[in-house]
Amino acid sequence: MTVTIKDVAKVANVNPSTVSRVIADSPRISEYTKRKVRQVMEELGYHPNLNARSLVSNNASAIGIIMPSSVEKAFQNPFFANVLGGISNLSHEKHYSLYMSTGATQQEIYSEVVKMVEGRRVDGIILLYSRANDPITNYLVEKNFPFVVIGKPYNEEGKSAYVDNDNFGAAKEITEHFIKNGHRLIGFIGGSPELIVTMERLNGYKKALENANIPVVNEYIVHTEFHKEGGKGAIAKLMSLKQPPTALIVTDDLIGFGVLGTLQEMGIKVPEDICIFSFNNIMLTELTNPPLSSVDINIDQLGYNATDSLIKLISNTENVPKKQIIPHQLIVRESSNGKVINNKLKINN
Amino acid sequence: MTVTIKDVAKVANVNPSTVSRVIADSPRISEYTKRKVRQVMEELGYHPNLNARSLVSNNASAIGIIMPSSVEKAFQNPFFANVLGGISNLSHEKHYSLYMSTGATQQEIYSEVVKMVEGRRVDGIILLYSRANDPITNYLVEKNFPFVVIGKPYNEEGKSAYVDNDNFGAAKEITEHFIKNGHRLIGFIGGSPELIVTMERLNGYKKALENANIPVVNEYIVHTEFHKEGGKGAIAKLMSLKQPPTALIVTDDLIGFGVLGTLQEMGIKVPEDICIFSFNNIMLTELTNPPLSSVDINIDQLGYNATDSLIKLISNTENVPKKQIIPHQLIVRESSNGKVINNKLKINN
DNA sequence: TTGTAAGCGTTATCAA
DNA sequence: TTGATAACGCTTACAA
Repeated sequence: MTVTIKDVAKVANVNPSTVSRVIADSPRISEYTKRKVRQVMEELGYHPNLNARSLVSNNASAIGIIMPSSVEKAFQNPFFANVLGGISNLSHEKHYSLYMSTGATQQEIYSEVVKMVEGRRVDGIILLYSRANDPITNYLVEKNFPFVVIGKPYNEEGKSAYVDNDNFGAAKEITEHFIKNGHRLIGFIGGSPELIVTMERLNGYKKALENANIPVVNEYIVHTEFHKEGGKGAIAKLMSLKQPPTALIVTDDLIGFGVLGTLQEMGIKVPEDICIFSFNNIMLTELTNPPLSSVDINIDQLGYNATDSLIKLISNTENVPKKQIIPHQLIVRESSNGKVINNKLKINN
Repeated sequence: MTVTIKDVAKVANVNPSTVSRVIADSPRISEYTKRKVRQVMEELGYHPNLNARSLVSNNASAIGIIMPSSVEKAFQNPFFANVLGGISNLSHEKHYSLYMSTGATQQEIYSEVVKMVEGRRVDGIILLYSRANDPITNYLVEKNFPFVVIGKPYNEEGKSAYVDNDNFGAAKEITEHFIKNGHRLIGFIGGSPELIVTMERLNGYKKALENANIPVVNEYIVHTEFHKEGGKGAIAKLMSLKQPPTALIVTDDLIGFGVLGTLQEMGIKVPEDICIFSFNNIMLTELTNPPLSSVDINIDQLGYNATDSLIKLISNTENVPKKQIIPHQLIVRESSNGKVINNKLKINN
């Protein structure tokens, strides 16, 4: 039924090992033999059994992608799809397959990783999250198994290579952008404060305020989730302060959408009454009304570079930088298009 | 270095085959031996080599996921991430791993599929698209390899199992919903007319109009892409007709967002001036202003059921229905919240 | 209930 | 430049 290397060998009148060498395009095989063998392979419709190959060569030509444990949420956020796109691009080019984790809980995912690694199903792993004191990270480090983290690992001085943005810098730039436009009442709406990325952006925001001698007001800092429900109350509270902010930094476009919706419901106009700037620049930011200013963090580049590093790590050929920072760009759209002049918010013509 | 079945056998003082049987939890091994062997496995940190296992047992415990060739676009649309979520859920439960295609062109993906299949890397395949005269589908059918299509295959009478929605019915229901609310000027904005799903929804829309003796107006039918740019002109043209529609059916939430944005730019209010109903009910539909009415097509259920069918197909144990229709629900939100009375559009209190 | 041994389809080492 | 053969780690008849 199945055509094996032996069948090809028999028909081509050579030894199986010769066929194997032809497949590997070994330079020590004559062009004549190569042509002959290849023709037979074609005729018989031969395709290598990858499991047999992996068994003996001890490599799988596959990369394991580990999703965060809150899969439900993860699959909602275009971020993951985008980063997958970047990973996909390079791994295809480099002839690596993609193996995805499917577990829902940390525990499940942990066993999956062990199974992938010990079962020799993958040659390396990309972690699509970074969590404090993560058993998976620890396991990988201890095993000395090639892996790359997207986002900053909790233990920065740790052994793991990672690819990230300058989140501190980006948030600082946005804040400075607002300050330059005269804003002094600037709020910060972030996702879970347990995420490192949230904290870094918060710190960048604070730093910019400090530099400009603007006091950091605790009431101006809000943490909420992607979903509308959670955020609504917090935004309402924020906007009903005696001095509501004239500008808002939001750490994720999805949260940004929620904020936009809530504000419109409250009859607060963007950017006439308040300016907004968020992060990620997913496609949908162009489609909102008004279009949402957002930091383009080059999501697929994160995936692409992580893959690049991982493959280098696997082949152990080049030195891989422990840390890679992907550049970002502020994409200014209508939602942040206002200046504060004499304590009044004015729209740029 | 690596702990194999032989090492375990040696330490446990049994034959390798016994260890193998313990792993398979064979009923013909004494509880005593099982306990003993398991303890040794634990002690030595044994994990089976999946490649060796796949080689001999000729199955991979893995499912191949094939993305549409226009990956870029695919990764933009939350639909794919959601369906992946559904697939992920069940395959994890059933102990199948996920293998993803990475190719960008049809040609590339075709070779990937062949490699997966002939290379014995996967036991079955889920196609996340359906295209007319698709070489991959043909290959799979000819090979008699287990696979399931999400969406309706072009060749309906073909041999392939598929999981789909009743797109005709859903579009018809929306149209009837509008008609019931007094609308008679109803437009249709669809994605690429080459997609079967677009055509089915278009037909449902037409059927409902017919049933209500409302003429189908060609100017009311527009095809556009996800991105805003393309659609803008078409929408503008549509709305500047002598008799612009009072209601719009849009075949995808992403297009819906674009339409919403364009209309707001044009100063046309939703639902005061026009009602909108779209498809997919992705999370973001709740976050727009106004919230977008949308048909919940149970995306993850599509993935879940496809996986279910595929696994049954693989194990060849149960009869698998060639066709599975996942139920849908109209989720009515503010964007469609208007009635036409005496030729005037009125908002429901 | 357990052991023996063959074989899955490759690659790689050693000879020739 | 090619052939013979062992080995990769596991499963599964067949024996015992």
